[in-house]
Amino acid sequence: MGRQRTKPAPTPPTTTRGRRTRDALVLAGREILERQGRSAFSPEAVAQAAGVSYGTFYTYFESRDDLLHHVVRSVAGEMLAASLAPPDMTDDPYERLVESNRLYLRAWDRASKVLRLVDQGASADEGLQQIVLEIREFYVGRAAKGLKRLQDAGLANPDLNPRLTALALGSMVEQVAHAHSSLEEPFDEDTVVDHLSRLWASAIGLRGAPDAAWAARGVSAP
Amino acid sequence: MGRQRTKPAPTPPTTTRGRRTRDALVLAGREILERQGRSAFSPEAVAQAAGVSYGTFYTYFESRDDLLHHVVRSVAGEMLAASLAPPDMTDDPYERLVESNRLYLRAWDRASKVLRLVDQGASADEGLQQIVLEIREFYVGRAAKGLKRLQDAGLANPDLNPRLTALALGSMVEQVAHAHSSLEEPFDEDTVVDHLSRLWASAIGLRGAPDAAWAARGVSAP
Amino acid sequence: MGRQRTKPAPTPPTTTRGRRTRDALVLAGREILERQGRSAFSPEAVAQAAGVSYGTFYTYFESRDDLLHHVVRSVAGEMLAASLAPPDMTDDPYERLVESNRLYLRAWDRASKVLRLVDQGASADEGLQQIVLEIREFYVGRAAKGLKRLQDAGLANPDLNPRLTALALGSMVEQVAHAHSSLEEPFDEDTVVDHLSRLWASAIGLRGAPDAAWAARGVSAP
Amino acid sequence: MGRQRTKPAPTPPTTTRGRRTRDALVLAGREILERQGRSAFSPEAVAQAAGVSYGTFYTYFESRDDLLHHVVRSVAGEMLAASLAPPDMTDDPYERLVESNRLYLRAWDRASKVLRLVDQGASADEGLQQIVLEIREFYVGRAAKGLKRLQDAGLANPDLNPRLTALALGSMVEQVAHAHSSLEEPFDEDTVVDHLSRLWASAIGLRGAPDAAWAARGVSAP
DNA sequence: AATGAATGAGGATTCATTCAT
DNA sequence: AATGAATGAATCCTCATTCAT
Repeated sequence: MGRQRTKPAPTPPTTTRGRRTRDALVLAGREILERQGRSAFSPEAVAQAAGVSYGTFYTYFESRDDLLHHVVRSVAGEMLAASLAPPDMTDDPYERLVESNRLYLRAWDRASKVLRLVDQGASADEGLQQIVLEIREFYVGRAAKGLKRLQDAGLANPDLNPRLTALALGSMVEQVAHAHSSLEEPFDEDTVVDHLSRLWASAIGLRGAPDAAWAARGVSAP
Repeated sequence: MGRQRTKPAPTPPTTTRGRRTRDALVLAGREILERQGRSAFSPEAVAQAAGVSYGTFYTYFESRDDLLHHVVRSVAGEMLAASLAPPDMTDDPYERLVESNRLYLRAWDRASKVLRLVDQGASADEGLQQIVLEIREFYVGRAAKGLKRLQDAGLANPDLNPRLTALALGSMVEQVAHAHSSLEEPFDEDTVVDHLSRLWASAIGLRGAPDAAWAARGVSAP
Repeated sequence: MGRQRTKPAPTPPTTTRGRRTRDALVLAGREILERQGRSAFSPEAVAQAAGVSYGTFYTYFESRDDLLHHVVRSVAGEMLAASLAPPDMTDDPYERLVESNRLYLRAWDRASKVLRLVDQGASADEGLQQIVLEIREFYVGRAAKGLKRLQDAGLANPDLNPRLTALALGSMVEQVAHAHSSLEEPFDEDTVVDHLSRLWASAIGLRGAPDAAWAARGVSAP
Repeated sequence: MGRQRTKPAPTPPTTTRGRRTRDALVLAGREILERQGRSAFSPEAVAQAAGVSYGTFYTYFESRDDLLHHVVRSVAGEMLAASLAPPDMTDDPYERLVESNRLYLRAWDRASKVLRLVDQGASADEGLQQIVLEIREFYVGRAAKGLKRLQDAGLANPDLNPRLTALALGSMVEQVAHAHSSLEEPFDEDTVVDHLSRLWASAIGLRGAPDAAWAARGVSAP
């Protein structure tokens, strides 16, 4: 039997010009998703926003969902890259927390619009859901491990389930980042990071955190 | 402008049968939204799910978006109704918190799918966004007021901004409720409510909360 | 209002092929209007008559009404172009009248079907009504001016209101042209033009017209 | 074989109430046609305008076109009735002409909107076209006969084809009536009737008409 | 006879994708 | 590789007509 005639499956561009066009399309797609939402995310709109002609879209992408994939991967990758701990990090748990929250907040600030679209049944595509789950798992898993370490070292309340606690506090940061980027709440980044970190620290009973003094006051120490 | 061909704006049904059909459509619409997402939310699908014929949809709703409006209002109303504090509530702040979180969790459990769809640019409709904002404001405002009262009574950490704190902790509950209803995380309701309440209480340094002892231990009381 | 989802407003075709397709659609639309009337004027029918596929219609026109606009403008333009007086016209008023009526008759012969459709409330579109009014004004105004000139020169009955007379006699020609093209009456063009001209001339008492002799006979000259 | 089950074919109403409802529907249909045109002429709109419920329409009429038939017949009948010469008419040809034009003008004033709709391919219904043709024939035939009589009596220009002349001059009155009722031209009825009559009389060279003197002046009588 | 809910075929429009140049 | 015209299935909505009460 002869091979089935399949669609020519766009090859990665070989020329510089090709790469540029392709990148422009991914970028344009992302911006449209972020600014105008899913319904505006059409090949035509993306092509126009990227400044290329209509049919060129299909030179680089198999379909609209193909581009969506690339956009999501791009957003996710950027987000993960941004939140890897910078090498020169301090050893103080609270300062690590603050720094981590700041990075998380910033990363979600840009990515939340796109990732939430996927989180919704926005695409029939199962692969995309998977990507989003993996991102969350990356953060929740890391936070859970961190909490476990603190508990083992006697620096955090040992009665908390690490995973559920990590999920809850991570969710708090994610959701606040989303609200923050959705422009509804008028707090500046420093204030938000400060509060989130103090709430997080108090919540897990982190030793040496700023609000520990309040927590202790008035409670009869054993 | 010339005479706009004004669509006759479906009147509320007068007969029992009409009311039943209409309710069936709203319910079917809600279920489709919850289970299959926005893209499956077509007049045809809704009509079929409600067991009525295609055109009947337009006997009761002006358009697809009109039904969406009704569904969202229905969900929002149900949610608000469900989370009004039961009259026989205790005076103990922590117990109130637990009860409140349980109600919130349950309410969001059902509503989150639908409300998130709206939160997305899912609809070009500005009115819907407004509804969602109002719901959030209802909860955040109430939580902020509650926190302020506790602070004034010396029962909670006074260094926290009530509104930002309420937003963050409310976000935590909301997001966990969403993750919970999205079936990804395998914790049972009691465990979740328990953890959320303890985290919340510790975060604001609530006097008399279960984890207060831990927080106090090892900190030199002034 | 929120951002209106602005339809991209079809751009004029850039290629020769595009222009041809577009022209074919306008022509097909006109022929369908003339031959089968308004109810047959559907995008589907027009596309099929033009030999293109269904969706191609919307490559060139925003909507069915948009094409109607173009057809009407095309018909109106052609009509006005056709009835501009040929440069080598005689000076004899009656011969000018004959020539003018012939042109008018021919122009309406083709245009009447389409323009009448518009004259009816056939379209909710106010702009179209305007076009038809302008055409009529062009003819009535010109005829009124011509009559005024004849009256001033003592060549036509000075007791007639130029505008009302022009309206009446122009209406006569228009309506006869319509009846003529609607194939109901079996007179040939020369006969019709001859009669219309003589009636018109006699009606305004044009000096030197064919029937002037009859008019004078038997009336006691002063 | 048994009879085919056919639709119950609405019987003429037997009760007074039934007749009233039916008449109300015909009247409402006519007014909608006159004021809002063909596209607004829906069973629903008519029923509503007549103040009866939706389904009642089909108690009295087989279909929308059935009502259209009745409306047209009603309009046509009223028009014919209105233009039958009143019994006490004078013998003077010009005065008869004036009176006739006045009646015609008034009759068309109301009927033109509806009849023109039919004249357009507005309905696929052949029977309606027929009705309109008959009305026109009634008028043109009568005018042609009248002209023939005048010609035979030596009171009108014998060189004119009676039928074509009658068609032309009748068309003039009809069209002016339409323009008049379409509110575009600001002449009052008396002025219009006066001008139409004088133009008509002059056009056929009617002896003894007001403008005959002008026509004769300056023409050398034989 | 009257009501108003129910029906579904038909029409307009969109838009992801393909194709000829 | 790029262009932009062409395609047509899918979708929303209308409305004449029927039906159950």
